[in-house]
Amino acid sequence: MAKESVRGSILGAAERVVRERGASHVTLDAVAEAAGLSKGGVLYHFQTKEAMLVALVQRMVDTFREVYADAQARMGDDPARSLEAFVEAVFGMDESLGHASCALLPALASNPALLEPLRGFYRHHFAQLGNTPVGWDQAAVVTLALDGMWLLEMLGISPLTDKDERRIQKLLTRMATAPIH
Amino acid sequence: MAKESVRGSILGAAERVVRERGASHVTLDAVAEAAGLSKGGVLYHFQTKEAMLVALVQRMVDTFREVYADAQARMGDDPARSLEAFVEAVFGMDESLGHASCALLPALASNPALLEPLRGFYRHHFAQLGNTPVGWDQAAVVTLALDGMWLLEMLGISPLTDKDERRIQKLLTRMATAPIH
DNA sequence: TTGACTGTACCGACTGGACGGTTTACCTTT
DNA sequence: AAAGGTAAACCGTCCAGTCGGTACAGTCAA
Repeated sequence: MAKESVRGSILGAAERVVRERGASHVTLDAVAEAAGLSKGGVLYHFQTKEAMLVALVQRMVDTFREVYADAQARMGDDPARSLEAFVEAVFGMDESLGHASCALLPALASNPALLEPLRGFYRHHFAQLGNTPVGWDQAAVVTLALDGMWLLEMLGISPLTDKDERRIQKLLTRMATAPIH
Repeated sequence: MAKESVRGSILGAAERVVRERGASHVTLDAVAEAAGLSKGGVLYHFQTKEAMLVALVQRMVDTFREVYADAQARMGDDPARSLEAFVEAVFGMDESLGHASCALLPALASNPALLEPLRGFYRHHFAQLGNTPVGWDQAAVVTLALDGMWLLEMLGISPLTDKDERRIQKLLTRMATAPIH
């Protein structure tokens, strides 16, 4: 197997471990076992556990960026519709991206500095909110609501059903499209 | 010192450790040192580390409930204004409650099941959103935006300035008061 | 009032297990 | 045979929890 794909499969194994056993069980041994490797094999591809976690967070951010870019493309790359695309991207996160999200947890637990790629994403995103047709404040509220939904889901404390989420999506899409008054 | 206040001071010490050194440094020894006790002393008051973390989460939820109840009282305990009170409560969280929030992190890291008190709070809160004058959907968006803000802050990835937050508070208060259309 | 006894609060050495990382040896593939 | 990749034993550290002990305040019978 090519080097890159082994690294990818290790990251996938790490995600599985988080989901199935919790962030605190993400040890080199557990990840290795889930990846069908020994610890030595994992450490061959990532020099340290921390490096693995950084890669995990980075991959999550990259994946979301792609989903977001796709959604924007479907809207003709119209900057005025980028917030709408953002809503669609968050709700359109398929299983795999939802799974990737939990990559945050072990990183957060072991060293919050590892969330830097995510911080970068947010800085950039919030800095652009002024360019939407709905004004910065409203765009910020839409974004924060999406984050709230996503984070509650990730932390496993969200009481929302699928139906709830669909209703929320509708309202957020509306708020992402036209100013309220 | 009365037993209860020793327990309280241990929890306070634990919060300090989270804030100053990070969730992964919340060990019994570290908490004991911060509380001016030995590990044995801490374990005398909390049989296990997990019990301590549960108490920490519980205390945070209780504290927020009080702040929320106060805000409601200031609005004449009018059910129609409970969402408005919720907004005010979240923005009005003083330092001490903000500090308490980070209690989530070590619990999350060691065992997500410890967040149960928080889950209970959310279940209850979302179940009540239908009773607001702005409709369930809009109330949910307001709540989620507050959660997003709070969680991003807690995870240390919020790019919002105080000024940003004030603008957001204004809009959320409006959305908590009257329906948009 | 004094000495035996009890319960509360706490200390600190120690244990056993988990985990990150190292080392070394082995096996393919080229 | 050299290089890439993997396995497995091993090491040192960290940490939750245990346990034997101390200090001290009350209680109570003689």
